[in-house]
Amino acid sequence: MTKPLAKSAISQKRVLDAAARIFRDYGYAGATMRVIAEEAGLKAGSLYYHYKSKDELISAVLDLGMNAAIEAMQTALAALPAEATGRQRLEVAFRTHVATIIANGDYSLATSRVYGQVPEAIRIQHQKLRDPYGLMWREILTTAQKRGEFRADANLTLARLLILGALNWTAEWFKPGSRSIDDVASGFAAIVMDGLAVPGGGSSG
Amino acid sequence: MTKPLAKSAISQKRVLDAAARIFRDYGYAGATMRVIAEEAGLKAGSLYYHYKSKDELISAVLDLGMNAAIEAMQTALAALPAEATGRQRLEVAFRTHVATIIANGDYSLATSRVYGQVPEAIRIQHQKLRDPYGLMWREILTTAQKRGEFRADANLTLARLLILGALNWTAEWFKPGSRSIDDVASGFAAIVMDGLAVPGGGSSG
DNA sequence: GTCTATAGCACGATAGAC
DNA sequence: GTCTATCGTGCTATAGAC
Repeated sequence: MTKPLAKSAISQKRVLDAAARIFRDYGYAGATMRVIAEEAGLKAGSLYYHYKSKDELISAVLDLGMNAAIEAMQTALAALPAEATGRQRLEVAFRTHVATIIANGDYSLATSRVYGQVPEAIRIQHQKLRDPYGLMWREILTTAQKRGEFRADANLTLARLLILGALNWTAEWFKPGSRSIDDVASGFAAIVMDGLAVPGGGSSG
Repeated sequence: MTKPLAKSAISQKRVLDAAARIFRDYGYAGATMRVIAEEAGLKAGSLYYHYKSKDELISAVLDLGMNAAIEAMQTALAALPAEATGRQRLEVAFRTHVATIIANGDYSLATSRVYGQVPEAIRIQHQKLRDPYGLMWREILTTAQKRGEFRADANLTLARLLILGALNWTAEWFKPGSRSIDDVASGFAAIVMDGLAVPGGGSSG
């Protein structure tokens, strides 16, 4: 659903990309308008033509990453056949989440690093975007459990927190080249679905 | 192994605790010496009696959290009987890691949030402490696999990254009161060991 | 749409009194 | 061991030329 940018929006996107990289590396307070401008090939005063304050700029960075994740996940899940199993849906969700995080790596890392440090009003506003994303994950897990594909006694809230913690951290360590995104996603899915232990190899309580 | 502090070290610890909270909330650059001093009940100039620069202060915050984790893990693993299974060792490691993270919550959150933003020299120095901690986890996993307790085809590097990502994120969402630390640790361990899926319920490739 | 220049303020760190 | 006072620097944001 990415549509071509109007000419007037191109330099705005260049400013946003630069801001994501600088916020990622220096944090919210440490990222200065001068350095962001330099990264975008501009002078500091010129930034204020595109964004009227530093807070508006960080808000835009936070929202872009989250919106990309929501959109990619909706598209990927909608493309699945109706008869897809819970395992298949979870695998697609893993793959889509990791792929989005890596594709928007500057934004993902900027978000996870500065989220706890931005002014509270900005964080509250951004949280409204996050909540529906968490609900999509919750829905995948509960549906699979209701269908009898997942253990009836599995704690799905803990499962969701484990999954999102593990997946979001990939932004910090994944380096393209050695392992592919699909390898990571399916390796993670295998562990979360089937576990590390040899089946039937001991007591599980 | 926590020994009583010398009188002269008490105010130093008070400064360090204050710094952890302020770095956690405002990031590396956003945490000012004036605000840290106020949190510690001092004036800005007085901080420099205890730490000779802001960089020395953030280094101390980073190192304290990591050293606490290493020490707690060594103690917990050493207390296990020699015949402990891989499952038991992994459960103890989960519980110890989460407990340490929550007990030192200010330091844990400060570390995970500012780590990517401190000057490179500080990060490189601190990384030397982190590496042996990762090795302890690697050892637990590979031993269990060699003994035949874990699947022979499990990717243990991915397993370690999944586990540490999930466990470290607990610092962001865990709130004492509703769920206990042990519930979280054993719930996570159950998923990682046995998986979410009903055993024998479908193809796993 | 980008520039230069600068107002007004806060920063890290130091000096020296007590 | 903590204070006050201050130096030199760098910050966000604005004004107005081009």
